[in-house]
Amino acid sequence: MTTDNQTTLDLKQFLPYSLTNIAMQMSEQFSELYQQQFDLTVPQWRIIANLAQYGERTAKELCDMARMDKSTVSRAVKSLLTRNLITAKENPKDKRASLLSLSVEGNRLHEQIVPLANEWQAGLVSDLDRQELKQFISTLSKLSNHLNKNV
Amino acid sequence: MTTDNQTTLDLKQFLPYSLTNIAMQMSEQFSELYQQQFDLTVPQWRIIANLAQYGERTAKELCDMARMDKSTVSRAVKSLLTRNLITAKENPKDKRASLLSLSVEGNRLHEQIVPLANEWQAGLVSDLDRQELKQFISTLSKLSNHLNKNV
DNA sequence: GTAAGATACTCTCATGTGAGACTAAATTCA
DNA sequence: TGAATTTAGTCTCACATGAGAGTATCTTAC
Repeated sequence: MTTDNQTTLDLKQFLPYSLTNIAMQMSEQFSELYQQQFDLTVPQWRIIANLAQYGERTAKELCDMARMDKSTVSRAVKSLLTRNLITAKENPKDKRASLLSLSVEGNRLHEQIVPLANEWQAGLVSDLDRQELKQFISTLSKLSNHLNKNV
Repeated sequence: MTTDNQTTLDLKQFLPYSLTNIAMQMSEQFSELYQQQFDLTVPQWRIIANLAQYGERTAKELCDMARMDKSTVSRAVKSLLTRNLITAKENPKDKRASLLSLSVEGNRLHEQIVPLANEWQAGLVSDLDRQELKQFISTLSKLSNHLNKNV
């Protein structure tokens, strides 16, 4: 555990490396659940999940919340509108930025995915006790705060 | 903390979502360090770091170690060979899979990046005490093991 | 109130990625 | 040994992404 800061780098303990690996693997495995079964891309699912949790938002807000590119969000929103999974209503405060929210159908879809998601995560963390998971998420959030300071 | 498994999903606590966000942000911020200064892409850096830590490997092994696509690795290796940052020698056990390792120049490059990387991570985890970081990495590794079981 | 600048979003274009065909080499099995 | 299968790596193609231009709208400053 004592490392020589000058010449050694242990990738297993280097967070940009190991977090990326694990996050990609998680995302790949979990996304199988909704991609095939519900025909959603990753950005589409992320938008639905955010609208479900936080309610009416603009595209810009979705970009910031889920750290997605504006082009990516624009395309995903377009497709979700076509499929009537979300609705857009004019924003009285800004005509450029319409307010997006889940449609009834979108809500129904979300309600189908949620139990699968919770079940999937329950499996993932089954090796961890409650306290360890809580601690992990708390540390994650500290790291996230730190990263956002430098932005 | 008591969540209704059937209808609610808290994205902040949902790991495929929040880990992906944080990992992407980390990777973006850290990669600025080597992309501009040393003209390396992410896959190129990951290959260099793995060869430095683990020594001589084949392309296939690099794919598995860093969870990269074989095409991505193939292209990155090609470019690193052109720039003489790595060398390839024939593998006596398998003529298809040549053994890749860092060249003197590649090693020199790596030695320049390592202190920057350690410094960067030291900043990142400066809000955490030693024990919390240790615990975090240990949990990460448990999660990683779990994910690999299902593969 | 109007001009200058900023912002939200869409679209186009260049680029990186991953799926899958292909080739060469290794392994398996009869 | 030889035929069939598997594997490592390259290449081609289709696609998703992000950068940047363009448009409409909003904000700021005078």
